[in-house]
Parts: sequence; C-alpha cells; structure tokens
Amino acid sequence: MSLDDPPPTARSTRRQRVEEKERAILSAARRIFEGKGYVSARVADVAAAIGVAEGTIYTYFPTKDALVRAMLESFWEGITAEARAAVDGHPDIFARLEALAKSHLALCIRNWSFLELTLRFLPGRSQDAQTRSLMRDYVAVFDETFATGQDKGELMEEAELWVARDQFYGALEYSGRTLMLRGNPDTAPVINALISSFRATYGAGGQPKALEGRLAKLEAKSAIRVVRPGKRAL
Amino acid sequence: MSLDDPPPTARSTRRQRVEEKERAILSAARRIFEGKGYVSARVADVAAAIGVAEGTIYTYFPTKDALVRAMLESFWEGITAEARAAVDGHPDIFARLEALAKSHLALCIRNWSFLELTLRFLPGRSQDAQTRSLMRDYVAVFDETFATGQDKGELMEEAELWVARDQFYGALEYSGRTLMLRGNPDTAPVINALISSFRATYGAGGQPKALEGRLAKLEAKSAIRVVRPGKRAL
Amino acid sequence: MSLDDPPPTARSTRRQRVEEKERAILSAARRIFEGKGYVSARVADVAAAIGVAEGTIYTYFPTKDALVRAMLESFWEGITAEARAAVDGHPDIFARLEALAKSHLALCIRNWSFLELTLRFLPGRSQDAQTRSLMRDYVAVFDETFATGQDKGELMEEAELWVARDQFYGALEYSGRTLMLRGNPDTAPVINALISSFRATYGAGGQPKALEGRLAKLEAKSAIRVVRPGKRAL
Amino acid sequence: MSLDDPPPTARSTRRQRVEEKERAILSAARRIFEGKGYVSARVADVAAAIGVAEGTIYTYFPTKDALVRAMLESFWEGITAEARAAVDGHPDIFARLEALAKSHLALCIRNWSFLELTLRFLPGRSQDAQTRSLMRDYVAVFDETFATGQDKGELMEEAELWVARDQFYGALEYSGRTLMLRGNPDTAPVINALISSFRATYGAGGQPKALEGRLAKLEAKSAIRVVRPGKRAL
DNA sequence: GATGAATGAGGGTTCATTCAT
DNA sequence: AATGAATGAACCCTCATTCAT
Repeated sequence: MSLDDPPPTARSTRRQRVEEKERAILSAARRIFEGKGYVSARVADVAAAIGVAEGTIYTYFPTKDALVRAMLESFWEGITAEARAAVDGHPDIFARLEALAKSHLALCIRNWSFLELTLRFLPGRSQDAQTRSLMRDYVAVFDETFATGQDKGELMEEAELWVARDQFYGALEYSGRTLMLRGNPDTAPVINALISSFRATYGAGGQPKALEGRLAKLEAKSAIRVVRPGKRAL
Repeated sequence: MSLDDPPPTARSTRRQRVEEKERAILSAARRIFEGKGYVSARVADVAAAIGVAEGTIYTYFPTKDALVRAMLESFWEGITAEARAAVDGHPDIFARLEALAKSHLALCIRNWSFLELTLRFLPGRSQDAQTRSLMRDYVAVFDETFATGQDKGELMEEAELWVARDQFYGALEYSGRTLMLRGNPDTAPVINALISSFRATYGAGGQPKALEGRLAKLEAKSAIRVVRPGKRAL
Repeated sequence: MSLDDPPPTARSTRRQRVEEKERAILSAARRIFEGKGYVSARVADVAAAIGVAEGTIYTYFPTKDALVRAMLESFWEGITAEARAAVDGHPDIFARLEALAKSHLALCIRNWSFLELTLRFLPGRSQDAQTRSLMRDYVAVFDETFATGQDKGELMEEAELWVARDQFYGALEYSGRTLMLRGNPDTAPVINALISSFRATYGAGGQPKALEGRLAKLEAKSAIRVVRPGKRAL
Repeated sequence: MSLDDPPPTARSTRRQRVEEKERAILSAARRIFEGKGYVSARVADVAAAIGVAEGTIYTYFPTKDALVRAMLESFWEGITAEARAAVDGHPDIFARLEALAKSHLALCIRNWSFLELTLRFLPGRSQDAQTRSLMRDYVAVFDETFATGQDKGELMEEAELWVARDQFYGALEYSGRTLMLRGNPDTAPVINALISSFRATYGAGGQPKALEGRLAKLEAKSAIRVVRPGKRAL
C-alpha cells in the first residue's frame, strides 16, 4: 500500500510484533467476551487481561464493535476451514455428512459460548450482513456437501437442497445446544440418528434392506436405549 | 376496613383499567424490545409509546428486567397452549407432528424477532432458569407428542426420545429462521421433508413400500424441484 | 375559628377520630424514621405501617417535612415536660441536677435514635429555627435549674451560667451516646462523677482556699461576667 | 515492561498531577458537602466546582460514598495529629488538658459544619465502623492524656477514665457547638471553667476532706472500679 | 506506538406529591 | 375523608472513546 517499502527484515519484525499483539488482543477479547457477553464485557477488561492500556486496544481496532467483528470473523473462518477439512477424503456422502456432524457437534461443545455470542451480537445491528455472511460461509460447507452428493448420484435428485441442509444443520445445532446444557459429551446417538435418518430419507436408490442392515449395526454400536425424557429433558 | 366484596362494578372498573394498562405496557414493550433488543430499548421508549410517564412503568414492573421477563413469560405460555391445541385431535402420530410443525413454523414466521429476543436475553443472566423453564415447557409439547406416539406403538420403541425430539425441533427452528430471513412463507416443503424423514426413520413397522408410496404423494403435492443453492442460499 | 359550630357531640367524635389517626401516623412515622433516617424512610412506608394509602398521610400533614417536624415537636415537648417534672420537688440544687441528669440519661438510652434523627434532620435546612427552638426549650430547663440554684445561693454567683450549663449538658449528652453505643445501662458512675464535679466546682462556699485562689486568678484572667441566660440562651 | 525506576521527573510529574487533582477533588467536595450535606450535595456539584467532568470524580473515587469517607478520613486523621501535637510538651496534666481543650474548641469553631457532616453521615450505614473508628482515634488522644496523668499520679487513681473523658469531651463538644452558633470566638471562659472543674474533681490530693468524704460515699455507692480504657474505649 | 486520565452523554430507578374517583 | 395510580424531576454511575504526553 505504500510505495517505499522499508527494509524487509525490520519490516517483518515490526509486522510480526504487530500481528502478535493483535492476536493477543483477539485472544484476550475472546475469553472476556465469552464470559460476559458483548454488553457486559468492557474494553478495559480486555486491555487489563493482557496488561496494556485501554488506549492501546484502539491502536489495533477502531471500535469495540470492530474488535468483536474481528473476533467473530477469525472464529467463523477457522471453523469453516475445519469443517471443510473434516469432509475431505471421505468416500461417500454419508461418511462426509457424518464427519461434518461430528465436527460440528465437537465445535458446539468446545465453543458454545462463542456461538451464543454470535447469535446475541447479531440482532439489532445494521451491519449484520457482514457477520451473517460469515455464518453463511460456514453453512455453505453443508450445502456443498449435499450438492456434491447429489452430483455423484448418492442423494435423491428430487430433494430440495436447502430444505435438507436446514434440516441437517438445524438438527445438529439444537442437539449441540442440548448436549452442551446437559454437559453430555456423547455425540454418537445424535450423529447416528441423524445420519440414519438422512440415509433413509435422502439416500438415492431406496432404503429397504440395506437400511435395515445398517440400522442394526448402528444400534449395536451405540446401544440405543429406550429413554423417555420427562419435563426436565431439555 | 373493607368488606370482602365491595361493589363489583366500581371495583372491577379500577382493576380493569389497571389490567388494561398492564397489557398496554406489555404490548408496547414487545414492540419496542423486538425492534431494538433488550439493551438498546429504553424504558422511556416504552413509556413514550403508550403516552405515560416513565415512572408509570415502574408502578407495574419493578425493573426493566422484570418487564422483559413478564413479556417472555406471557409469550411462551401462549405459544405452549397454541402448540398443545395444534396437536390435539389428530388421529396418528405423524398427523400430530405435522400439525406441530405447521404451528411452529407459523410461529417462527410471525414471531421471529421475539424468539430471537428470548435467545439474546437469556445468556449471561443468573435467573435464566425461569426463562429457560418457559422454553422447556414449550419443548415439552414435542416430547409428549413423541412419547404418546411411542406408547401407541406408532413410533419405534428403540428410539431415544430426546434425540428424535432435538432433531425434529432443531430442524424446525433453523428452517423457520431461514424461511424468515428469506421472507418465504411457504412452509410446505420443509414440513413435508421433515415428516417424511421422521416417518422413514422412526416410524414403527419398517419403511419400504409404504414409504415410497408416501414419498410419491408428497412429491406430487409439493412439486419438489431440484434446486442447488449457491453461496447466497441462506 | 368557624362561627357556626357543628353539633358538639358529632364534632368531638369526628375530631377524636382525626386526632387518633394523626397520632397513629405520628407514631408509625416515629418507628419508621428512627429506623431508617429521614432520607431513607419513605412516606409510603409510614402509610403502609398503619394500613392507609399514601395520599391519606397528606390529608394530615402537608409534606414529609412537616410530618417530621410534627414528630420532633411532640417529642421535644414531651421530654421537656418530663425534665421539668424531674427537677420538681427536690430540696437543693444538686439533688435537682442529679434528677435532671438521671432523666436525661434515661432519655438518651430510650430515645437515642430519635435524638440522632433530630441532629441529622437539622442541618442544611433553612427552617431549622423551629426545630432548634424545640431543643432550646429543653435545654432551658437546665438553664432554669442553674439559675434557681444561683438565686437561692446554692451555686457560686461568679459562674457564668451558660458555661456551666454547656458543661453539664454536653457531658451528659456525650456520656449518653457512649452508654448507648456500649449498650451499658448503668448511668450511676456518670451521674455521680458529674454531680460531684459540679458540687466541687460550682457549689457555693464549698471549695478550699487553694481552689478559690486559683479561681480568683482565672476570673481575673478571663473576666467572667455573671450572665443569666433567658430563653434565647442557646 | 517498565524498569523498576523510570525517569523520576517524568513519572513524578504525572503522579503529582494525579495527587494534586485528588486533593482538589477532596477539597472541593469538602466545601460542597459542608454546605449542603451528604444527600443534597451532588457529585456533579463537586465536579463543577473544580471544572472537571462528572466522570472524572469517579476516576478517583469509586462512589459518592467513598468520596465522603476519604474526606472524613483525612479530616479526622489530620485533627488527631493536631490534637496529639497540642498536648505534647506540656509539663502537667492540666496544662495538657487545657491545650487539648483549646485545640478542640478552635477546631469546632473552624470546622463545625464538618463535624456535623460526620455525625450526619454516620447513622444508618452499615460500614459506620470505619468512620466511627476515625472518631475513636481522635477521642483516644483524650483517653491517653487522662491515662498519662493517672500514671504520673497527677490524677486521682479512683476515677474511671472513660467517665472523665466523656465528661471532658462532651462538655467541650457541646460548648463548641454553642460558641459556634453564637458566633462567639472567645473560648477562654469555657476552657477555664472546664479545667478548674477537672482540677477540683479529678486532681490528685487537692480536695479538702469534705470532698473526700463525699467521694468516699459515692465510691461505696457506685463501686467505682479503676478502669483504664485502651484504644477501643469508645 | 503506548499510555491512562479525562470526557460526558445516557439510562435505570426513586419517591414526594397530586388529583380524579 | 380516603384512595392509589400517575407523575417527572433528579441523580448516581458506566464506559467507549479521545488525545496530550
């Protein structure tokens, strides 16, 4: 952006320091904001957490809002890459979906408060578009997975993709919330149920015996018990 | 100092006016809070919206927080009743689930910002329990529907209820969000996909031909087109 | 004050009821204000304490301020009468002073928070004059006692009354505060010390020559005049 | 990030300015609070008095309450030191008491409204302990003076210290109030009367037999114990 | 670049007082 | 005379942001 580039070494050193501090701020901010939420977390808290003055934060991010946005951006970009890596290298669509589901539930469990932060931060703001597009990019991984499956003839051609994707993603997200609130780290029942459901519903070429066979295996694997939740189920 | 039953008319007049004003406040509050979110909405806004003094609000609700809680409570109680009414009188489980799904999606579309408000209001508060229990009561309708289906032998006995319920509820909620954001009021594809999926997955007594027959009907009915969403799908 | 007097019986009944309620308010107010202080005590508290509406208080007292003033007035008038009764009928000055001291300390112990209330209420108000004059009336009992003693030749003629009175009253008040804070109800040591001190210092003809010599020097030095304070003495 | 000792000048400059401003706030607060009392005085008044923004006050003191406490603390610590200095270097107990009396009356006259502020601020607060302990420290100077006199044999051994101290301190305080209200700056009569009184009452070996006889009677009656209060005496 | 003191607009809440019923 | 809902001015405190050093 500037024509006269400074000596590369000095420059990269400086740039490195700057980037390192930026990461430090971002990381501190994440801890603080997760814990308290956007409104309650103060810029001063973030500064204190890494031992710099309040004003220093403003050297790196013009506003509190921008700081949160940067956090969210790096987060969603990170998990998008993660999700993309998760689906890679799996032979068929259901293996890919299973990998995606695993990745997402693990994510929910590890980053629940961060996901919540995004949802809370979003509303009531005019520039939601930016943040929302981050989420869209993430969800796009799901779309692409479905689309690829359809292209390869692994999924029914008749299905409307967005309906299937919403069903899949929504089920995962809410299940993740429930697992989180219960403190239950066992994601297998959720994943198995979901995959088997999608296989039965959207799998190309009929469900009959193949499905039953697979179901039997799954049932053996995850030892599904008949559990009837009471009112405390959530 | 007063008899047990003072003149009913006079008394009920005053009481009526009080209750009416309480409703007016609640309703104005809902409008304001939906629009701006909890933090940005000022108590003064609510007061101004119905042309009373700021202090008047505090005659009815001790704090801003209590006002929001009262709103949420009446809202969730209302929709819980609605959902319960929706499932009533349907012959089989899938009809009941369909009714529930319809009811919920309609609800999402009508009250999206209110649902969001609940989610946003929840986190970071100690007394979430109260609000969360409202949501639990609502979700319990879903639980009960599944449980009834299982009791009647309409659903597989092996299924874990909470997994199925989360899958169902989560899919609905997210689909509702998507419909809302798209401004798309056509809930049929979502509902059909979901019900057919649950029939295939959790329906007692196998899926084979019956499922295919049902799918054929659905396809005819909702004229599923093959749509491949691009990045802008959300 | 009005020319056409209503029927005496009805009138006195009504007046009685009014006076009774006034007393009830005053008494409730005293409890409330003692406990919380002028600022923290709310008019609504007083009303609630006797089960009337807030507005009712204003039928009897035009302002919160007036209510407190009325309380203080009745209190100080009461204790002034009490003090006057205490000194009555005692043969000599020191017996009277002792009775006064006893009365005052008992008063401090019984009504400490009320005395505090007066002190706290006083400052920063323009119409202190009224309240202050109530205290003056009370202190005047002390003045009169000293003056009588001097008139009767029981006290040194050379003493300046207000100096002695302040010494006596101040010692009592502070001792009362100390007793109160300690929760110590034994007033005897304080009273004995004080009376013996005054006997030694102001008793006519009692002091040895050494003391008289010193006093003479002091008198020369500070040119003590014999001043008898009237009601305006404070 | 910083060496242990940064350039003293630069650092002390900033620190000096901060301390200076703290003093400025304290001093302005004193003026404002004296004039209006704790409740009527607004934080904004204090800020305006020294031409800073309201928020600036909160950089130095976390709450209005803390501001007043800091004021009171510095005040009482100051006068305690003053009183201690006043009694120093006087040969005998009565000279020391006279010095103390002079110091205290001068103080009352100079700082009357401040003393009142303390009294008014005290009640109805849970953390009175802190403020009260400041007053105790001041009164302790009186205690120590009496105790020293007793140790040196200048005061009667039989006297209970706290009784004498209360008598002395209370007399002074109330006399100070009177002088203040009258606008009378002549403290000599008060001091002379008080010292002569204490000499006559508590001076060791000075009293004639008559007085001793009376004292003996009193002692028998109230069983005076020799109690030497420590710092916790109040 | 870093600092941290200063800013000041803004909002929730209180409560004495009024007045229509 | 009693009621109690309504009023609205007042005030403490927060905290993102600025800027002189």
